[in-house]
Amino acid sequence: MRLSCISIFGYTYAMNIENLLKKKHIKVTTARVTLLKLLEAASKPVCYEEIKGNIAMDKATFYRNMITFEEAGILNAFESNSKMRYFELERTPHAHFVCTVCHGVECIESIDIQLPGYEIGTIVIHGRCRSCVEARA
Amino acid sequence: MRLSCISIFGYTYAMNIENLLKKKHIKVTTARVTLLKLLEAASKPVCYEEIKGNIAMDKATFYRNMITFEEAGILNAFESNSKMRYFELERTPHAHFVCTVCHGVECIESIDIQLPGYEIGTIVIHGRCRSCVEARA
DNA sequence: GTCTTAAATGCGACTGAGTTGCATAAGTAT
DNA sequence: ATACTTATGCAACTCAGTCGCATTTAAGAC
Ligand SMILES: [Mn+2]
Ligand SMILES: [Mn+2]
Ligand SMILES: [Zn+2]
Ligand SMILES: [Zn+2]
Repeated sequence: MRLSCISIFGYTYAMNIENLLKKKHIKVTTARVTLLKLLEAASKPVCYEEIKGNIAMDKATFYRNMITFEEAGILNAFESNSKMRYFELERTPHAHFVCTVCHGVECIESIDIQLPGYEIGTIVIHGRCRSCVEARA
Repeated sequence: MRLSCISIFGYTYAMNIENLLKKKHIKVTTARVTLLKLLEAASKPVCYEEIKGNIAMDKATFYRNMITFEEAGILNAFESNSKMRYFELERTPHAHFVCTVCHGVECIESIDIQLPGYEIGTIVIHGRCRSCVEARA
């Protein structure tokens, strides 16, 4: 069941999803491999609604595995103002922008927030994205 | 029905809630006056759950008026990761911190985010607040 | 003040993303 | 292969927020 080389969480080369899961002591199942391949292929965070057409599992399985991955530090999650939860593979900390017009989600690497004494987890910025601002200019 | 002087949205002195609503062409009702007094007294954003014990109106009335106020630019709203919506009177733009441990909400004035081309609305930072970080230090 | 009209309210039913209980299926270890 | 443990599918459930509709209330005209 060798699948593809991924580069997440320090397992940078010659490491496949199966080994990643084994290293984390998480049972290797087809649902989990499917989900990790999908998250690997995505360039931005995804929510259940967006991908349910591409996966054959029940939504309970999807969400339970998202929780498992989150607890294992394999992925990060946040929720948009539309009450939907977005997931992406763990990588260097960064903010996310959620457009209130087109509902698109983008990763924002360019900002760096410091809050002495606090421990920052996720940062979500809502507003109008570049293309929606231009469209209405 | 003169109530109290508030200082929001440019109506800085000798302006009461009744006049604010009239200026915005919003009908003056007891529910709306109650809500604005309550929001004025609060030092941080509030959600329905927190204040339902202090107000005599139905939750539908609460939420419908929050939408009315939002559309009139009288207040700002955002939602925390616990899927609850928080409201506060409109004032100079600032971020909000939501603690993942104690679920407390704080206004953060000290950060200034720029994203050229984007139009920023609300910023929500999740993580562990100062006291929760200290408690586990 | 009374009348008229449009908008606000209360109530209960509804929505929908996410969760949970449980019987069954699929991994894993020996 | 067998035994044991964990994951999955399904259906039922949760619960913050929304909606439809009958009734009440505000605001403006007279
Ligand atoms: Mn991202
Ligand atoms: Mn604030
Ligand atoms: Zn957009
Ligand atoms: Zn805290």
